[in-house]
Amino acid sequence: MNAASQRPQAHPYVAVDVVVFTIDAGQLKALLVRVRDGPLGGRWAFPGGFVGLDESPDAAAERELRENAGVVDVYLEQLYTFGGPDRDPVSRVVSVAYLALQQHKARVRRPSNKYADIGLFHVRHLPTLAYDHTRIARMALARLRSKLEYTNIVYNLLSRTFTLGELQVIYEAILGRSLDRRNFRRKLLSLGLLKRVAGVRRGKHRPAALYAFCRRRPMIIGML
Amino acid sequence: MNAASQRPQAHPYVAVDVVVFTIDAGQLKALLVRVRDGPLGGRWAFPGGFVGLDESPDAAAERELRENAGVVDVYLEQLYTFGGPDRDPVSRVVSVAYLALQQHKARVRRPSNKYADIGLFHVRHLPTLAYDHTRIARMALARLRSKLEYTNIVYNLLSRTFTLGELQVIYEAILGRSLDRRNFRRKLLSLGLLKRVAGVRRGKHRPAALYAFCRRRPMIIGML
DNA sequence: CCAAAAGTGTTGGTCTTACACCCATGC
DNA sequence: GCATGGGTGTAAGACCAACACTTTTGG
Repeated sequence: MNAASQRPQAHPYVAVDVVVFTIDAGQLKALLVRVRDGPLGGRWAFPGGFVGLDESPDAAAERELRENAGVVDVYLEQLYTFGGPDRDPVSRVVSVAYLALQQHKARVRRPSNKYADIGLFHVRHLPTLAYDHTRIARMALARLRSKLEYTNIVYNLLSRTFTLGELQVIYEAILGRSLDRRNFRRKLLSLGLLKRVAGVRRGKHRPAALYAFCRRRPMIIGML
Repeated sequence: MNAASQRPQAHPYVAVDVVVFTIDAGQLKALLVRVRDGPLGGRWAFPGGFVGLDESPDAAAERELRENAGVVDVYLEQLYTFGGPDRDPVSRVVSVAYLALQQHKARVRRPSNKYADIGLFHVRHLPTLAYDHTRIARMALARLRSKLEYTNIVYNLLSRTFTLGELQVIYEAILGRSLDRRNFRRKLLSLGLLKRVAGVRRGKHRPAALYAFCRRRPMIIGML
């Protein structure tokens, strides 16, 4: 924008909407809240809210998750801004959508009384969503799939240590297809992003070696 | 956002900023305007302006280019939304940045009196920009480079027919490195996106075959 | 000893990269 | 005829996809 032009009197509201993904029981799920009031009351939607005068959209997304969904400590990334004049039936709202990744065990997820309900839904079987949130959901999933292939963001969905089998389950859940175990293993190890850590995971079968990400911060690397 | 929550009284303005790229003399250039008034008067910046109550950010971007920079018929793509509380010294503005690609010969580019001046600058030698526009410039260039490698958007920078040499010059200008002519040619022809069209381009040397894109609409394809 | 997941290696095909030569034109 | 860019082919190496077998555990 330019300071040179006059400021309009009435102008659109600015809001954020956040798609929180998490892995639950080997499946990719999204966090939805049930809208309490308004013409869309009763519908499910992604959590969100207005951006305050003294906070950035990033901060607003974090605050909304914390205050109204009980979600903290997530990876947050801006997705896209939706601003069609008709997207909200009540007033003119330009909404910045975010993608968030939550480690499943970190869940707290209690709705404030802003929402009537809160829940996790399998990404392939979302209910009908309010506003244009179905579009946001599609875009969020596409972004996550795409970034899975050239970044290390998947570390945000995992605990600090994990087995290669667990990692593969997450990749398969997100991509929606199965991967060859041997090629997957070779590929990920060859990237040098993982390090062996002490100990093994014991289950019903042969114990599996534990790994951790060398660096738990976003990096861009060709992965698949 | 959610209709359930109360609407705040004062809220941020919503604006758009547009980075228009074009190829000029074999170089990638960006369109800048000189801010007329305000604390940043005199500085160069990307054209932009406020989003009206009854238009989408997309429409606002198109309108601003048309009304104040004389730029029409460009490819427009949303880039990122910048919303830090301090990015505008005058008032709180959340700005949706856009990437635009203009075919060079389509230029009209006359500034309205909103701006003091208008000009094309080599992307590697931009002047100091107002607001956070240097960051926007970096992101726009990164996006363009990235999309060059897996989409066909480059058709927006070219006239309908062109030689493979001309196409390569554009790729090299955008990527900032030289490409092997023979490999480039083979790669692009093997994608099946181009078709030979009648005629040749005559210059000082051997005439070159003319090509056109089979489809002039955005497509996602691995290219480089 | 059987089921099931962990772990390792090979092979064939495809894609990428680097590079050398001839062709057609203007001057 | 020579400088310049257009046009074609090839060979070595990297990468990828498909696939078979052994190992270790719990029951």
